[in-house]
Amino acid sequence: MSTEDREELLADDRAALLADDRAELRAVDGRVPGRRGLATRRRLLDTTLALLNTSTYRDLKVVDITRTAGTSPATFYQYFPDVEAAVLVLAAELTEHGSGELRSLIVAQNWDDDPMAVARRVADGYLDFWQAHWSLIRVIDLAALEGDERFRDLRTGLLHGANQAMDALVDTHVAEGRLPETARPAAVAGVLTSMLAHVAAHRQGFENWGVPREQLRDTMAAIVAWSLSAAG
Amino acid sequence: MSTEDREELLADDRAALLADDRAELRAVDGRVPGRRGLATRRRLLDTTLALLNTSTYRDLKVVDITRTAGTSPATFYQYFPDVEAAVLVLAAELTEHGSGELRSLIVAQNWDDDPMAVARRVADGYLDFWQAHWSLIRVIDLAALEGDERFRDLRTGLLHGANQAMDALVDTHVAEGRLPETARPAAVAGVLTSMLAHVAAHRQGFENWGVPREQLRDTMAAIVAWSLSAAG
Amino acid sequence: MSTEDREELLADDRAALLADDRAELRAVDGRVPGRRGLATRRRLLDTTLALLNTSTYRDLKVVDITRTAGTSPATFYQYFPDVEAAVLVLAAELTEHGSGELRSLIVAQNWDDDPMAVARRVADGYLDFWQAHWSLIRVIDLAALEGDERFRDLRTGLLHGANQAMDALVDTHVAEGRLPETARPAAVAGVLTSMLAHVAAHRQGFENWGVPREQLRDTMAAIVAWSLSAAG
Amino acid sequence: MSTEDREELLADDRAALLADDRAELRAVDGRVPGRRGLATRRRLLDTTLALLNTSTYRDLKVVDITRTAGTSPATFYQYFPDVEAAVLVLAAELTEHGSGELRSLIVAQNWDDDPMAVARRVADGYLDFWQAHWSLIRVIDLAALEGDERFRDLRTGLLHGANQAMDALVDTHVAEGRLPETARPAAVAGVLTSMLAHVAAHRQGFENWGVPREQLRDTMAAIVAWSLSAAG
DNA sequence: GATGAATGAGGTTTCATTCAT
DNA sequence: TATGAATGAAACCTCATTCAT
Repeated sequence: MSTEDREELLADDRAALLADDRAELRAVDGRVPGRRGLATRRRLLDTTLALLNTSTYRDLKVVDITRTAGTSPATFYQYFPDVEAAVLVLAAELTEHGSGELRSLIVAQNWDDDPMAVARRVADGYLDFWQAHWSLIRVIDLAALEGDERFRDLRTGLLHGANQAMDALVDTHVAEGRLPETARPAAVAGVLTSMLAHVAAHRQGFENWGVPREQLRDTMAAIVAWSLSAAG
Repeated sequence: MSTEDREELLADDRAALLADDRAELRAVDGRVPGRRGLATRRRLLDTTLALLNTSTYRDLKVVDITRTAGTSPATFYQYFPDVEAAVLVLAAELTEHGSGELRSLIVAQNWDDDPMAVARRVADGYLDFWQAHWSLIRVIDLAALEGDERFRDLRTGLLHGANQAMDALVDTHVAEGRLPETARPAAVAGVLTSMLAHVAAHRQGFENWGVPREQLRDTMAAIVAWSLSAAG
Repeated sequence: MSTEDREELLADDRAALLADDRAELRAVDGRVPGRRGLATRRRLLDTTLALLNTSTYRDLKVVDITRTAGTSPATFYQYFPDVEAAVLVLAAELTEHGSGELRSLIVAQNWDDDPMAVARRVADGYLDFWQAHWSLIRVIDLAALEGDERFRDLRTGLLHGANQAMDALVDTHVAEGRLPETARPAAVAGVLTSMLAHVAAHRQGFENWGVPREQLRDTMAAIVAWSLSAAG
Repeated sequence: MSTEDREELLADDRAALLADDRAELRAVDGRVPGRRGLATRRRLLDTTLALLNTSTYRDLKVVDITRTAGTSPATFYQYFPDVEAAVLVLAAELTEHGSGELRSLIVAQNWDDDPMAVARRVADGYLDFWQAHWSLIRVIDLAALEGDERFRDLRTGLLHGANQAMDALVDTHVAEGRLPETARPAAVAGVLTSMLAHVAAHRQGFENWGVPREQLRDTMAAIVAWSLSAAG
């Protein structure tokens, strides 16, 4: 399977998800919601996201959401079949804008001049993004870990842009002889992306453990930079 | 906080966990179980572990465990306050033996001769360990992700030995000038350990994505090796 | 602690209880119930009271109440956290109207003319009240005996009006020289009220024992009357 | 029904209870327990009584008793069919010795000299007895209130001696013209005994309410004394 | 569009009680 | 005699979900 193929596949998946999403915009009785309905829907989504900061995904009940949102369970079911569906929408929204954001951390950067500095900006970007969206990312990771395909796809989708950019970057570096021929761009990109994502997700843990954010960023950056110029 | 302090802290924590464990060995009526009771307890634990392969943690019910184990819910509650407690015991057991296993992948290796070969063995060890204990590790990751301190501690405990060994290794390499003075051993060790654990946890994903296990192992190894000799 | 103080304290307590009551009027999901909901709630209360005539408090299960009321346990829990809560509401209702009823047996009577006749009406009133509300009073006594503060307070509240009236009455009698100076109004009132309540509660026992209601009433009355004019 | 008849009936009942008791002395398998068995039985009874001080009757479980007694539920069932049976034995023991104790407070006293002083000793005796045996008396009252015939009988038995003595006393007083002919000795005795028992049971409540024990005793005594010489 | 109410369904939990040793 | 173990049976309680208004 070529990189392009995979990419198209992903794009298709996301389109399907969005189509689903649009379908779910219709209320339960088939009517397309008007301005007021959409506002309610939005309020429910926002409340859901807010509650994810407070409680666990497991403990997130329809009643809680609606009580907090100042509405009733029956209303919730007009817009979502269940809690998971609402979270799925939120996750899709995150993927939609986040994917590009993470990708742009890598492309449109000049990696030739001061690779370490660029890598540092990448690491910073990851740390920022994870910190900003942690409550939602946590749920995505969780559901993916539990085996839910849809969340796993969204997770992949979120990282895909950056991963692909990294892939291209590594490819170039191999071509330019900065990395040994044996290096597999897809694998290297995948592992580096994994590392960035995972470490960003555990930033708090590292800090508790005595590794401050700055040190963490520098280390992430160093490993990325070293991995791009191992033949040096 | 010095490395030694942290280490001691961890040891204390684990001792506390084990003490708790022994306390929970008493049945509900306060009696210390005999041979037959212990056998039943073991059977329940084994069944629990087996079911974690089939179903999700969320969906793991006491009824299911006891039905599968050929006993009744009441019996389960004689040995564990709830499902979580049983899983916690399993997780503690894994940590207990796994911690040393992972640590030994790194210490007692000669890193001077052929670092890449050693790193490959390390990566292989991680991949093996995660594959062998995936169903349980998944639950530990999950519960830790949900914020459960006890599972988080167990997770930390599992990786701690290896992490500490890696820390020492990096330290030596810095001292020997193979890594720049700016490299922070604790941070580098932490990030590398994170990477190894996370990638091992996602092996299946990588394979689905077109990166076979062998390639994955080599890439993990390469990044570790590069990170230990970046000044080369 | 002065009599007025105690009285105010009691009033406060009762106000608190009523406030709680109103708070508990909200259904489980935080919503204030409407006409239909209130009707259901009322039906559940009535059924609860009815069942207290048949079975014991200990044996009163949510399932029984709801089955009799023609609804489901889930519905019960929408209005009350448990059986006790429902009984508490019933008890509070009884206290609310019963307190005044018992009090009025003593005040607004002319005790000067024919004390024995008045005392007989008082005794009759106690016997009637206990007979009419026996199933509920029994539960209050029971729960109070078991140490439940809330029921103890309700029991006190039920008797307080009458007790206070009796206190004033004894006070007057002492002032008028019909009782020795050494008589303590609060104590005499308390003991007489206790006697009336306890004997009324055991009316059936006395009858089984060969003391018919009329004789019982006359004796209660006689002891009250004697106690109000002991210096004769 | 004459007083003597009632008395005999009671005596019979108690004999029956004791016979039951003796029957229950046999263990479940029919064997008559030996010294060791009796010790165990006694230990279970004592533990039961001790726990009644701590927890409620409702909350008294077989497991608690046996755990506290350092034995197992199975052992308990060798001596008693259920918790109630054990409590019943304790209650019967109390009745057995208590009945005479309370009776002797009234008979063998010279009521002619200083009636008030004698009445004071009686009141004191009641207060003492209730204070000393409150945890058990509370349970008896409770079970009787719930309608359990056996406990009701034991309660009656406990008071019967004193009640009968009081009956005789009132009878004498009527005969001697100190009380009006209309006074019914049985009723007066019953009501006074009730009053003494109930007030003694609520001593703590009175103290909380501002009536100290001494005042309470004097008031109980005064009402008894007044009631014995109302024609004065 | 919104929502009061009601409830089916199912897992949790607790004990009293019994056996086999 | 004593007691480890096991368990049937019965409530409890919670939610997701659905109507009728």
